[in-house]
Amino acid sequence: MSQHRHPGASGRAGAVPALPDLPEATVARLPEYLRALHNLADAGHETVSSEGLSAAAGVNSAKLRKDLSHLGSYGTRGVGYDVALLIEQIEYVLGLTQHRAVALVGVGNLGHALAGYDGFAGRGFRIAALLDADPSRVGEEINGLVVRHVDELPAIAAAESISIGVIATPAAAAQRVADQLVAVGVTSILNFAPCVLSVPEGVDVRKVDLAIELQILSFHEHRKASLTALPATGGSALTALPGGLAATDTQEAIGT
Amino acid sequence: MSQHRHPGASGRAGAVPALPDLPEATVARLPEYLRALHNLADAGHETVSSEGLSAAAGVNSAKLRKDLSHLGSYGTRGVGYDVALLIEQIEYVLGLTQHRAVALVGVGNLGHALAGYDGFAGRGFRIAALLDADPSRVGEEINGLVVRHVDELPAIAAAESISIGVIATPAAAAQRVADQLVAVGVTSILNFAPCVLSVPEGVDVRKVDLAIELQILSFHEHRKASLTALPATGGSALTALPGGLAATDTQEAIGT
DNA sequence: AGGCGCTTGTGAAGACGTGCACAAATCGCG
DNA sequence: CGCGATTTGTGCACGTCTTCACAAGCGCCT
Repeated sequence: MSQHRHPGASGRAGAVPALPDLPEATVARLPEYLRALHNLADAGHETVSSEGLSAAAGVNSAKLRKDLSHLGSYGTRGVGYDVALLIEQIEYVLGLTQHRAVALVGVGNLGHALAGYDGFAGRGFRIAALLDADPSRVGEEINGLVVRHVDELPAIAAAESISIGVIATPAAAAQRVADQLVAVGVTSILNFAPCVLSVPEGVDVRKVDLAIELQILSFHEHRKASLTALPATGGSALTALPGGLAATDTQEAIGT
Repeated sequence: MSQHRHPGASGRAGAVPALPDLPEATVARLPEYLRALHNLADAGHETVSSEGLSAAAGVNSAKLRKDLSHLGSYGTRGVGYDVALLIEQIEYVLGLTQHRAVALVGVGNLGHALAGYDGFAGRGFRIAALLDADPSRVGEEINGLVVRHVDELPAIAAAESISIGVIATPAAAAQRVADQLVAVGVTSILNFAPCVLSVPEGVDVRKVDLAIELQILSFHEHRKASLTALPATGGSALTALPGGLAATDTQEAIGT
């Protein structure tokens, strides 16, 4: 709270909300709200209550109200939120009104999938370039885009402002690619490579690691198993019980 | 203070020893530590200090020490942590010592990539089955595995215990697949479909949504841009400023 | 043996996020 | 026009996570 906002610009509290600096946790949930809102809009709803929207987004209703309150009062008491208006607001805050160009580096297994992912275009993103360091992949056409060599990045960035860089290379190449992205002015990176990137101040990196997600699930699975199999003699839990004849035995472990 | 799990002989540690219930935030970081530790081990290091490991994992050293302290005291003051021992411990806590079978449902764009992802086998996971609802995809061979119809799930689960289900289907099919997974006893689900899944108590769901990650980055990008280009005249924020080609070359923001 | 430097483990304080519960605001209806 | 039903926005208390700072412990060197 005590963090003073930008100095000098003074508070012109007129039309521009001047991007209130939202809590990170809120920012992370806004896209989820946005998706739920689009669904509601498609279904013909014009307004929605915090209860309804929170259910569609899978969160607590109080949390949703607090989140939305951070970006201003766009609800009507006794009625709810105007779906179209809220969509507009969230998209503005998230910066989706200006369509963002994405450069995807690394056209291997995952890169191919990302290049073909249709969840991008529909949400304000456009893959502007596919890049790879492997000359044998350069020239390949994927989804209407031709793969170019990663060294062409400066030229590409010059021709068209790249908002976000996506790294889908092996871990060994990721840092080098990150450096190249930073060098051409990219300040937001989504990293799928399993490694830590070091970038200068002012550059945001988000990481997605599929194996990590699985390992977190594995922990909970392990923990659940250790709760059901309490008896001290149930030792064989370590081995993966290969000959498991048990037909769907473990069904529905914990219950309410 | 906390109960000390005795380290050695973890290869056969009697019964399941009631894992200390770690904070979620800690659990989410353990896989990262594990990856860093494997790197260190490959590089020949036998011990590592909290400072060194935290740098390799991209976190604060105090945080790392506290995280590790939650699973017992496995460091030596004045020296650091024994790399091999720590690997063993973390793998045990995460439940990776028993190799887990993963069922992957949805062999579209993303499913293909996941099926070919090599980050699984190396970390204690094995894709035990590829499934799809589309009959035209059934029979296809990917990476040595044949795609089977999702209705065969009960038979597959009976033959071999499925630890984790991965959903890589379109959103419209995801809930149905989740129900099927739950029905055969799966209690951990990794969901790539952009939708909220409803599952019974005791079932864990983790969600990964690529578009959401991009939108979060977009927000920060938007915010950074609004700091450099002060909103002097930026009056009508409400309108989506559609024609706004306004020199998108705001690259290069902050920087120290 | 004793001291010294290094590193872990942890108490305490602060920042952050969550959820309850309720006042304030709005609409519809008689 | 006023009243009740409904729903938002938010103050407050609570729990979780992070970070600092330092005592306790360990090994090495003299």
